[in-house]
Amino acid sequence: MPFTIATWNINSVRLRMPIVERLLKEHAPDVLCLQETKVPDELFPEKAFRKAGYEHILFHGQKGYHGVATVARRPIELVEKRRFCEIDDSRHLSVRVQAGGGSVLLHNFYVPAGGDEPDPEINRKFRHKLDFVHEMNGVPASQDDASILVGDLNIAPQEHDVWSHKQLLNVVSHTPVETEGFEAMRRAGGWVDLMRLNVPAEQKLYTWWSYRAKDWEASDRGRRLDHVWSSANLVPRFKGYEILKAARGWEKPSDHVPVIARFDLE
DNA sequence: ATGGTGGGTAGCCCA
Repeated sequence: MPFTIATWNINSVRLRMPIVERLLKEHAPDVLCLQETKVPDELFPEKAFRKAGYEHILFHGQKGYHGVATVARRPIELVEKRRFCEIDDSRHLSVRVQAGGGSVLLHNFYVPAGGDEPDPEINRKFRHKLDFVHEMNGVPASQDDASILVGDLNIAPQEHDVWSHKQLLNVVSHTPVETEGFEAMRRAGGWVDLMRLNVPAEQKLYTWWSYRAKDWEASDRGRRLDHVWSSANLVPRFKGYEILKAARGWEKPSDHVPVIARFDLE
């Protein structure tokens, strides 16, 4: 029995509860990490998760914006709700979960989108995004602990993580200052990009398709904004993953789709 | 070249 972790930017957990239930029923991940829950903690739909068999629920939410939650079928222990850039946004939650006879430290992140203008001098949201990613250098993969980091990191680091590298070089999410800072942070932290581990660099990978396309599937102008990383010591346990592209076509979809990673940890 | 579509929530913020 593999240990499975799903990550999904849900763009309002309350509005999306029907398709969250569908994911849990059809794929039954052991742990689900949600981003953009857009709900204060006191209004989090705990009952629906319990009813679906996910009785272990931790959240870091706020009213209207951002918000992350980690729910599980097995016990999870709160480690930290970290504050970044000295701003009280709800963008991080780490938990410890028992798996494979040991424990895994699991980070759930929602990195700032960064606004439209890719110039930190005139766009403070872009400045914030760069600063946030830089501050993630303070969240390294532990050398002697099994660590996993998932979430909507809002950056598509490689050429084939976007539908057109050339056309997106000046578009927030794929600018060189973002992708270089992102990859430097990932490597410095000792994190392995599991979604690219066994996939050729020239193969397109997307987890997000804009709401603004007339036909998201036909135009297929996607980006890989959602990520699954682990510490090097977990790589031998990594058994593959799935991008649930079909979820983009579900009723009232999120613009992101779930990614489910499997580990041989039982 | 531009604006396109969503969500939260009260007239705009944000993705």
